[in-house]
Amino acid sequence: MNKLPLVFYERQNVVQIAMELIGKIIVTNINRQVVSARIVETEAYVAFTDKASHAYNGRRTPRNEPMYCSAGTVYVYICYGMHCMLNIVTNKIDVPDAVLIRAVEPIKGINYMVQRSGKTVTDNSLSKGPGNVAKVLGVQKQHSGLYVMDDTISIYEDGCQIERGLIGCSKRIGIDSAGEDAHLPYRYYLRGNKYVSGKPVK
DNA sequence: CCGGGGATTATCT
DNA sequence: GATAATCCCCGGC
Repeated sequence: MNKLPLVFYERQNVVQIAMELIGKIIVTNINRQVVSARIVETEAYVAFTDKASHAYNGRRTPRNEPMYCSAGTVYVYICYGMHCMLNIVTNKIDVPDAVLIRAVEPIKGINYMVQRSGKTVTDNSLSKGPGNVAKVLGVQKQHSGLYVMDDTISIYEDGCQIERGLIGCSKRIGIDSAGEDAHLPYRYYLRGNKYVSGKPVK
């Protein structure tokens, strides 16, 4: 299993990168607990023009500073005061493109994930939804600014090629306040996967 | 099964 | 002081 090369993240089409991240493996090594999971749902946030992005119109604050760093930087922020969101920054320095990881399918270290989630039963709600993803992977605000080519949070490909027809596309979730940009088809997911958030596919 | 609303706090204005 | 890229529980059907 090989790490995705830096050039994967350095490309300029963040929407395509979001689609290609479906099926890849994310690995975290936090507090000496190694867990891995397959990415089954992502969303793209496009630099400057995207009203749903924290960096809309070039907005730059201490919180979103990692979005302006080089490709492969990890951006974590807190939403609704209690949930962490895990993003991977793409494109070149000073171009704040990012991909939000919305759902994963556990592979290794499921016992750690269950422990972190505080749940007593293992079901498909374990790692469904961006808040839960960060929670079970052990990712917190303090990890914002890390680099995906390092070993704390990293992404691999295992040669498993997802058929194009198995990748679904829709508008993004939970960003109704972004006006017309809320309808952009920037969300990608693995069709039929039970860990994908939102309503079941019709 | 589905929809409504409360929880809870970092961040920005 | 208002807002937010969410989650979970509960009540109704």
